Amino acid sequence: MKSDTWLKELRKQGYRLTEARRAVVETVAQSPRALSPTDVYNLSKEHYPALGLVTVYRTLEKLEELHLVQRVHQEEGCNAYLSEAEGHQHLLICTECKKAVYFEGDDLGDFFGEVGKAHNFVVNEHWLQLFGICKDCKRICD
Amino acid sequence: MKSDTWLKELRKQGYRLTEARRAVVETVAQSPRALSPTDVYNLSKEHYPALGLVTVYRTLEKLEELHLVQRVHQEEGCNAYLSEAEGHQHLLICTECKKAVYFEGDDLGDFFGEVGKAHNFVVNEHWLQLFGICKDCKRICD
DNA sequence: CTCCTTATTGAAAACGGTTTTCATTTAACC
DNA sequence: GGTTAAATGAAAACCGTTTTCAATAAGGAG
Ligand SMILES: [Mn+2]
Ligand SMILES: [Mn+2]
Ligand SMILES: [Zn+2]
Ligand SMILES: [Zn+2]
Repeated sequence: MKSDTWLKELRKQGYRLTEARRAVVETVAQSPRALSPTDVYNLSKEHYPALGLVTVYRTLEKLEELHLVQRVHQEEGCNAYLSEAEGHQHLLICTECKKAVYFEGDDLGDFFGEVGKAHNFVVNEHWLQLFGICKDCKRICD
Repeated sequence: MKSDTWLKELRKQGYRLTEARRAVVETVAQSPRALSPTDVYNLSKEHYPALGLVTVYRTLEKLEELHLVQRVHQEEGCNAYLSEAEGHQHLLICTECKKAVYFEGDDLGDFFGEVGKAHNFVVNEHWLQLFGICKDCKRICD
């Protein structure tokens, strides 16, 4: 279970394992789509009603520091968090149901270097994200 | 001058040309980097001190509707506006001085289609941005 | 040029998401 | 079980953005 790994990692960093943290970690770790702090709050509250929104913010902050989640930018907003992929990967997001999947873009580094050279830049980071309609949503639309 | 084109376009859409609008348009049209509403406000105020921040927001909104500016997402924030390129282009941004230049990425469409196919998605939009250090900033660092 | 109409403006208030403060709780260690 | 400091949630503060509204001025008509 991914959430167990995350909890173990938090513990390893010296953080305490509380009910509130377990609830937040559980919610985010198993979500197929990026969640806003409020999303996380509402979903987690079902398993731990005493949860406070502040704790959601604080927990997401720690998970991001540990590179267990990443912030995802979308048209509708730039404050949603998603379980991070291992290694260097990029996102493909369904604009209908918001499901997110990772893919590798190994071949692109050279192209980006060329672009940089052409403009006298040293390129050392890139953001790439694809948007589309997933199979499930496609079926529903038709 | 780019700002004249923008003013003409605004007029064509039936909007009135005011001192406040001229100041905002002037600032954004000639900026080499994306500017936040507050940036635009502070810079424009020098040419038109009576300017209100609200008008900056309202003018940027209109410029975006007319596709004269585009919103730029960066690590430091997602609410900066930049003169939009004609046609489909992508951004290369200097993380030091924030200077932004556009480049074309024609070759990529096929690759993105393949990625989609592999994950049962129909890809119909992509977001690509490169970050690096521009020649000028490179010189200063060394 | 002068008059009218109404789009536009800036100040102030409202708003909403995020952060800070602080007294209370509780996880972890002995 | 007792101790201690990290963690919590409620409430207040904060801050970027939007709404409200009375005053202003752009631009068309005469
Ligand atoms: Mn890559
Ligand atoms: Mn492209
Ligand atoms: Zn979908
Ligand atoms: Zn630079």
